[in-house]
Amino acid sequence: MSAAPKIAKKSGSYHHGDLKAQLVEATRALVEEHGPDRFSVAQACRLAGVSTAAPYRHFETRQDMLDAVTEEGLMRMRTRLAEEAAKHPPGSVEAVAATGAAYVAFAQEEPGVFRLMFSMEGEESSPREAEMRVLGLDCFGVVLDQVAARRGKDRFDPSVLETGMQLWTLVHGLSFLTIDGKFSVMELPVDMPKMLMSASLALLDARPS
Amino acid sequence: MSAAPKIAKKSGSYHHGDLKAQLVEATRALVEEHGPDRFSVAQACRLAGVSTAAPYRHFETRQDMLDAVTEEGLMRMRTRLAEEAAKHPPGSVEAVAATGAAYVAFAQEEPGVFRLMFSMEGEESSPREAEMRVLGLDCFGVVLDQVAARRGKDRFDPSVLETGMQLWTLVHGLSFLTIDGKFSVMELPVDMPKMLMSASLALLDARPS
DNA sequence: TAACATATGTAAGCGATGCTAACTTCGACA
DNA sequence: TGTCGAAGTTAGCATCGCTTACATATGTTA
Repeated sequence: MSAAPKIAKKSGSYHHGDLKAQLVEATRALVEEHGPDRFSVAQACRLAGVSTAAPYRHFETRQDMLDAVTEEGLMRMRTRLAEEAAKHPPGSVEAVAATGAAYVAFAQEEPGVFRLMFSMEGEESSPREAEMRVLGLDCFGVVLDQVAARRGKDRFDPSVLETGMQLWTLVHGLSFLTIDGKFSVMELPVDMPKMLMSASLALLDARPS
Repeated sequence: MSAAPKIAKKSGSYHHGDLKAQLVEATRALVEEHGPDRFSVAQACRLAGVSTAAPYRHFETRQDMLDAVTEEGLMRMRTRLAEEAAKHPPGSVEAVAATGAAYVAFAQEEPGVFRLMFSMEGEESSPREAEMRVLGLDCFGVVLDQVAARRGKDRFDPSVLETGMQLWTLVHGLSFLTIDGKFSVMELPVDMPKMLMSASLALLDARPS
């Protein structure tokens, strides 16, 4: 990996074919390689083979570049969760567990992007922020629909919402603890799929409070 | 902000009373104010009223300063969890829920430090790293002992371990989703204590797989 | 009390960063 | 063909993390 995949521009040409897309891809790769906070615009420029001023024709700030990667990641996660859930009967424990497993798998495969997606400290309430909120809600909706199907209730039923949030919370914590290596601390090998399955079952079928 | 709490040194004296401790405190304050990744050594120096080179008599790198804050945070969390658990009968749902609530409360009160504590990307396996691992395990041990007491089993029993990890995972996810503002997305007010309690109960008393 | 060793501070400077301003190149369209 | 705007460039600012060389205060020893 050492060899960062240099993204070539059309050789010799002054103007770049599709610099914006290539910068987003470079940003994604660097976020994955060094983590969101260590990402630098200058490195992305080197990857794309342009000067350090070039990105500012396409993005207002460094944060804008990161936001683009965040958005793309959220969209990928949304489709992935939906695909995984669709492989099993609606409302089944298998469907819920598979969705959760896909969530964790995403975090494991792309920890940098995952971290980026779920740690926006700036609450700017920009239109961009709104877009991302919607994308996040779409992801949550996949789980919510499963719970609703199992209970035979509405998607916005309070008990459905509570259980949905418990499930989301669980896989979210599982994702972070996994990518931060907190589980490797213990010697005993933990069977994560099994743990996820049993927890999903316990939460899904808990007697209502 | 403006008025960041300037930490005065003994006025007029060349030598600083206890610069190391004051730098740690300044680091903690800045991490809390701007987030771990936006912390800068120079700002901490300004807060403590010394030159930008002074910290390097006490810390090797910027990361060392952050590590000091991390360690102090882990110790504070450990005692806090233990205190909270001790207020209820060992192995009771109340004890488990109270411990979890304390975990989330810490995250809410000090999101910067909390984020710092649980996102060490560098796996250096330094002696420092080992210390922090132990501190983290101590925190987990508080929960583990509660589950063990409830089940009347050993702390290292596999089923105890699995449930303990599920509980930890849940509150960890709850903490992150809370400080990242993902819950405020929905209009419906979520009763977090109740949700935490019911989830703890469901996981604690789930029929063994 | 004098002098030295040590701990702890300062000043100056290196390379890299995010970002801006002013200039240059190139392609699209009249 | 001529011109205009989009999309690059170079040059430069302020700040950053960190290092090196030097200055000052303090405690121990004689």
